[in-house]
Amino acid sequence: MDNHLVFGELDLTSLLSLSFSSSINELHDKLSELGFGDLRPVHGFMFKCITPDGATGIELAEYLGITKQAVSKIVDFLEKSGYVMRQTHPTDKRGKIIVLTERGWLAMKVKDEILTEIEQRWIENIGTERMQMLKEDLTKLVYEANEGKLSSRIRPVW
Amino acid sequence: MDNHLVFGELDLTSLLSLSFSSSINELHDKLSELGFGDLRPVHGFMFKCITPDGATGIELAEYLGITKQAVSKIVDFLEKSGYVMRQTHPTDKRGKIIVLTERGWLAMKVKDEILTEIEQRWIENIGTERMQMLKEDLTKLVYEANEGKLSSRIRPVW
DNA sequence: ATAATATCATCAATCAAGTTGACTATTTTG
DNA sequence: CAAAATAGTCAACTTGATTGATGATATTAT
Repeated sequence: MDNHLVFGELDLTSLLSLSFSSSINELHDKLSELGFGDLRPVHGFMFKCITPDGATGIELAEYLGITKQAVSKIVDFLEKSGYVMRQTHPTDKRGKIIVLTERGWLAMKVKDEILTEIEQRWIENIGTERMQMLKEDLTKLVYEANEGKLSSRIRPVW
Repeated sequence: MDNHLVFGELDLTSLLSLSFSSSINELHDKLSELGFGDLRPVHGFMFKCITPDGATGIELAEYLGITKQAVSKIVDFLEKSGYVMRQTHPTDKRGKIIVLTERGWLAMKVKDEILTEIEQRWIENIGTERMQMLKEDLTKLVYEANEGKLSSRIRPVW
């Protein structure tokens, strides 16, 4: 049987999960090759939220869809690994601002380059216009599902 | 700022994750209302793999992207909750075949109905043709990422 | 035909990654 | 100014997975 037909039978939720994991797995395979083998998918999303000005623990927790303590633990690891730093909050003495280090900025840059390559290959597969429509449609679906609210809680369910 | 613009800035991996979680969250909200509040997302995917003829532990592990023991634990829970049964394998005395019970089939049917409703609403949002293209494009991307192999490992990374 | 090897499902132990509730210092609110 | 709320962290706990071993069975090699 033509395998393409088999995939054609996948329902939308399976397609979304597999597409997501495919791209993230490829990204991390390449990050490993480049010396960033200690990074997990959540780190990449955290870096994205942190740039360019830093982010608080609360902001990261909301964005990622995990608790403040979980964020704190991840930041502990990333700080120890040299990707981020905790800074005091400019206006709130209770608060901390998590910022990227030079190595963190490098990792972020490399990540973006790899994702651009992956997406470019996907564009060659389905065409520029179709990629544009794919993104627009997914954006509409997410927008509708969240009743117009800002996106957060990136962590996929399971 | 127009929130739509904000979403427009989401990268593809974020869009995929959020789309996935949005649909699964809505599904499980409705399943809870209908008395299936003890079901997790992985259960729905497991039911799908099981139908119509049952599945072995190995098949479920591969399909879901978790270990045989993790499957065994989940099957323990679902058996206790009345959704599945273990049967002896027809040709391999070592093996078991996991099948759905009447309640399992009902849950599967209700799940499919809810997902059809969600998808119908999404079709009303973006149009029949665009939904068709969305699925085709995601299928191509997953197919290419898996080098033409059959889909498995549904569990999203994180 | 038999022995060696591999496999299936399950077991117990372990681990990773998260959550919970409490705490202190600080900010906000009444 | 006092009460209430909040930010981040702590320790303990929970959840959901993995690991390696086991016994029964199947497959493979001789």
